[in-house]
Amino acid sequence: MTDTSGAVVEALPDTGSKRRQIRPKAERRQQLIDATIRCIAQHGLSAITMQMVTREAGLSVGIANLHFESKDNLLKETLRFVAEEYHGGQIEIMEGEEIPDLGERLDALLDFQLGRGVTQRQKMSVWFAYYGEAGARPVYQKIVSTVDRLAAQKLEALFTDIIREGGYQDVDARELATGYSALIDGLHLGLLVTPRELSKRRARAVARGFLRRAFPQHVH
Amino acid sequence: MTDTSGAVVEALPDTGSKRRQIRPKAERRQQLIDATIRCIAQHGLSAITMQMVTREAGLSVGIANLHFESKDNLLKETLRFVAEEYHGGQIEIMEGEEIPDLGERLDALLDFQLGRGVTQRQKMSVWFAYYGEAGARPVYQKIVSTVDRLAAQKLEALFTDIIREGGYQDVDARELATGYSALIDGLHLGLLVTPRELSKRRARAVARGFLRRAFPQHVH
DNA sequence: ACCCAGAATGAATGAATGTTCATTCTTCGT
DNA sequence: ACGAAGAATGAACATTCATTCATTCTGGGT
Repeated sequence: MTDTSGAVVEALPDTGSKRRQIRPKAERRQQLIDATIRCIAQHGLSAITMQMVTREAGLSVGIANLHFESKDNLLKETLRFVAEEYHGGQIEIMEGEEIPDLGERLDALLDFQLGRGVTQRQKMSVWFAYYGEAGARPVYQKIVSTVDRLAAQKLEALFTDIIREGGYQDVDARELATGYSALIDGLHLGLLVTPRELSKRRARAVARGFLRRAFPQHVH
Repeated sequence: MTDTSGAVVEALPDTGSKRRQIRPKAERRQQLIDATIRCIAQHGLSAITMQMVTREAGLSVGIANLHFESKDNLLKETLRFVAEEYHGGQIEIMEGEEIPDLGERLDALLDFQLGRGVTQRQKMSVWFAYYGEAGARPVYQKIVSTVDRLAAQKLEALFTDIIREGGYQDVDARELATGYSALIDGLHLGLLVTPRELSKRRARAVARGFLRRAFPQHVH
């Protein structure tokens, strides 16, 4: 979606120097959000500093308060961006008309959720840093709930279709959707906190196992 | 295990006043850890302050550095306490000779993990606050990994027994154990961040559903 | 009754951080 | 070529926080 990789240096060489660059507001905002993501991943949400973020972005300290009105707001907007990126990607796949086969669509979803993009330590760190604070900060809770609810609905709909197609008995789409979401969250947590014990490969196997037991005709 | 409930006031009325009380080191340490847990739950790990904690404990600011050498250390010890309390409880149940029936032991485990004690917002908040910082702080990662590994081994052993007893085919104890742990973590997360969408009752149903599909003869 | 080891206190200190704003610099339209 | 709109800067300020330590107080042992 957006460039979140390294690069403290200016994108356009221009003179290659430290000459002051004027760019539109939207671009600077994204630049600062990207820098915030990298800083949170590296130093944690509780150690983050405006100096840190602006230095990482290669900009001056004043600029953060120019484009975001405060540190709190920058952090809030960063969460919103990460949440929407993650859930947006999921939803795109689940709605995906371009993958007619439901089993394949499940596979694509799983690949997205435990694949390269999302599973990058950077993104996971940010994700859980905010989760950790959500208990004490209603603002974060609200942002996450909002996107979460939509994704949950789409997942339930997909599962309902699969259940109908497979004629599975005694399974509740809602319960399965909740379980699958929780499982994925838990696996992300494992990948983040105990990467030694849980490899990405094994995380995928675990998630696929869950789906296989629920929808044996559709998975593997 | 230990009293983590409210009570800013002194436990022993004595004079009921603000008279200075001298207590053994171990007791003060626990008192401070309990206060830290309450503060993290209420204000979040990134907003926590030594003044906050000591006030919550009904003590002076200097005392925290007397019994723990620094704020960092207090936070570290608090995590250690919470981690050991949680995993200790789990392990006790899983080893539990007092519950010979394996299906019942599973039930007891589930009740502990999603029951009153653990699911209290307080404990969950603390738990995930630390998880959130674990990406950036190796110390936290190590504490959690250590207790986690032991619990994972016990769970795998329990599942192995159940698989043997039930003669289940095509199931891998290790994979199931990883999945179940992740599921429980994910459900805790859901209870914390989106309590509106996920009730404790439903979380239990979801977890039981997972176990039922894996071990149909043992659960429900 | 007295004493003192060490537990507890909290004002003081210095370092760190978020935010402001007067000033400088770019760019673009004319 | 020029001027104005507004983007960018960073030194300065006020605040907040962790940590220290000189001092006070307590309670058990003698």
